[in-house]
Amino acid sequence: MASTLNLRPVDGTFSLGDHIYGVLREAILDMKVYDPETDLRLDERALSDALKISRTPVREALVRLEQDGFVEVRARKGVYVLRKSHGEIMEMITVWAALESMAARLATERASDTEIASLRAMAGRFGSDDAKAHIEEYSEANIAFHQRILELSQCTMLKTIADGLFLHMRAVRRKAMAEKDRSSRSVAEHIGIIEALEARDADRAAKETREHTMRLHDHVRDTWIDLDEVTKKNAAG
Amino acid sequence: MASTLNLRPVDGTFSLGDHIYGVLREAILDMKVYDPETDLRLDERALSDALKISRTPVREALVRLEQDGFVEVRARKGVYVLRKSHGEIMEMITVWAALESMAARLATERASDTEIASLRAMAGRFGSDDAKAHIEEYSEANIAFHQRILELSQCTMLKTIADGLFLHMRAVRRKAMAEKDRSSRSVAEHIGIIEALEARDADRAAKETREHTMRLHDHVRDTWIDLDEVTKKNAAG
DNA sequence: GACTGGCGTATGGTATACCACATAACTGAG
DNA sequence: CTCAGTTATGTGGTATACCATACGCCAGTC
Repeated sequence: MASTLNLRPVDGTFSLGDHIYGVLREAILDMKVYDPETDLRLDERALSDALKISRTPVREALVRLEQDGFVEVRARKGVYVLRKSHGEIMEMITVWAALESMAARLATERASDTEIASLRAMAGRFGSDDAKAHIEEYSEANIAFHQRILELSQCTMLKTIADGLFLHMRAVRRKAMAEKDRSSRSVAEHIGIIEALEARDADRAAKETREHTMRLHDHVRDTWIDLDEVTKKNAAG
Repeated sequence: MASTLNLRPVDGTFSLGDHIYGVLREAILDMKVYDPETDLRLDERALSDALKISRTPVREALVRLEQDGFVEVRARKGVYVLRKSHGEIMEMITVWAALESMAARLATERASDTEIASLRAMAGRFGSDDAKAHIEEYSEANIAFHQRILELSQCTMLKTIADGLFLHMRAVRRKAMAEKDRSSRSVAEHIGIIEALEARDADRAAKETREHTMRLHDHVRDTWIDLDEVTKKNAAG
């Protein structure tokens, strides 16, 4: 027809279920999950009513969220947003370390000099003083740095799994990253990782990356305010 | 009523959806997915009819299977069992190597001498000759060995994710493990891993484990008969 | 004979009604 | 007042009907 009429390829994959999944996940991630006063219960009918749709797509989204580990569906009891226990958070960080360590190793073989150089730009954006001043901003840049390493591995699955973990850690970060002296040390360690990558030293890059993340692991382990009791209390109800 | 009638404590978590999920997953794993003549299409209504249930629990199972990466649901087209591409298989093995390498590292700190000794029993069950004779049996023992290492890490998430990968690799193994000379070398490498664990040498255990799995990676990379073309052809239809 | 357009059919997506069980609220006997 | 038994209500689970789109089929046209 009219050659001037070139339109959208039409997103044929759209569905309410997909949309609600994203909406609900964001909503859950924005919840103050670790606030003892937060009501962790979700109501299928209330949700479908609020969203002006039927229960079916809502339930589809909930099934997916359950598999992602965000909620728990208890038959004829209710749907509950899950808190991560201390142990689960430790394990998530451990897996993250495993994945990113491998990613760094692969990056030494697969990433271009230009790409590695871009990492330096990301890490250097904040001096230690700036980091102290803008914790939240630093936290974002920090995550971006780690995600970039995952990307440079050119292994999609490594990054995909890690991204899932990062989502779960979003709420955790607010608590754990609030320490001031960690950020400056973190920046220094990032530089170390970059130097290993630049040297194309696979073993060293893997080691530095792993130890960097495992230091966060140990830090959280030592400073985490245990909410397991609260979790149990709520789970029992 | 009749005191002779004491039955199941009633699994309160039972649901058709859960059950169908397991049934369908097993059925998919038993399919000859890589046989070009296999019909990869699933029919919601045919399934629900065959299982004598409604579409609802079937759809719930399909949603979960889609998130697991076993099937793809295309709106108003159909549900299709997915073939793993060459690249995806490479990535799965890479992630596996990353996870198990970390698991071996943790095992050097967390596993008891007795537990590590049990590994030696598992690995020694088959001499190299036996291995050649009973490929299938060896393959099972091989997987069990690797799963045991994951367990000894005492990191549930490492094992959970790895188990998911193993499921996807089940069909692949039939093709890749059919090489004879691999099994004897594999047994030798297992011994090497065990010795590193016994020596409580974290770095060495991690390295041996990673390199062992990455050798499978390289082997599959070099010998895999590429079915990507077939996959594309089917995906287009 | 090739092509266009309508129409029927198949499919996944959604809405809705109903079910079984869990739990709270209520009732009435003691 | 206490507590067993009953009823009412809320929840997720399931069944079913209907919808919109994708796609093949076929008649009709040129």
